[in-house]
Amino acid sequence: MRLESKSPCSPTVTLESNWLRHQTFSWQWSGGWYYGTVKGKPVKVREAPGGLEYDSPVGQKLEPELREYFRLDEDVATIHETLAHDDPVMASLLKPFANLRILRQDPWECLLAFICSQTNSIDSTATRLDRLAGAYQEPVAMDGVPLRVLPSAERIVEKGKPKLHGAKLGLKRADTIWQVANDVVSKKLELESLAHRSHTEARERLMRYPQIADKIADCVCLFSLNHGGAFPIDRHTGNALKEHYGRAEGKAGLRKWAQGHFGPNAGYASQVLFLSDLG
DNA sequence: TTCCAGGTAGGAA
DNA sequence: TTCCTACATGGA
Repeated sequence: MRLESKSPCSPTVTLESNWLRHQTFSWQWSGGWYYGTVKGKPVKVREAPGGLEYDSPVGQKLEPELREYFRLDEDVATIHETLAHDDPVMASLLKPFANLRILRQDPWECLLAFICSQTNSIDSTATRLDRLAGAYQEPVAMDGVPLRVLPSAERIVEKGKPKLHGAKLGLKRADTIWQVANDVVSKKLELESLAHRSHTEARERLMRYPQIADKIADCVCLFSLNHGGAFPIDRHTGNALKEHYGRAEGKAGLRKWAQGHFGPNAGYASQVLFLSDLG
């Protein structure tokens, strides 16, 4: 099945640059397709002229979700033009990533993933998420490719805290997830509604939890809450800002500078800078 | 054993 | 705000 896009979209610009994996940790490359789940439903996707090709056991019903997830209605070309305007450094960095786009993930899954990512390599984060999924879910596969389905907040609360600790995410991480899951279930925290608040309000709400600070909050804002002006500062984006723009501030200063310099689509700039530093 | 990875928190200047 | 230190934790 095909999905048309306003501007070129591919799950992977080239196999090597692989940006999809750096926003979600949760897609697997196999036999020319990316395998994963969207809204808990198995799906495989690959690049197609003018958009995406996909297949799923649930069929065409998944189309609206995929359009949203891959932001197929966002005019990425114009965003790139705006970012590249008067900024030759960014213009050059963007070139290899004409098809990169910021995804619109499920906020709960995104939050789980980035809580697990702190001070961890990308590979080891994926392993942790596999353990988390495996602790709660029967194995799910599509075309024989194992898929990771993360537990809902309800399921985590229902199964109790010891179960969560059993997934070996690290005690502090597990405690944070436990706290957030309970607040989601009791509706003390309404993640989806943070997409309709300002970026500042959304990140501040998330940062009320222990072990969730600027970086994780900004990743969730950017990758799942529609806050395209978020610019997460981590070791890679920090390095890249120093290298390409000669910035010498601390993390807070870098964030402020980047948001001011790149504007409402700073998130796109953060991703190409991140990828440039990753090598 | 040692080092490193898309961090966070707390304290001092 | 910046800088420094301690903490955390599995994999190579």
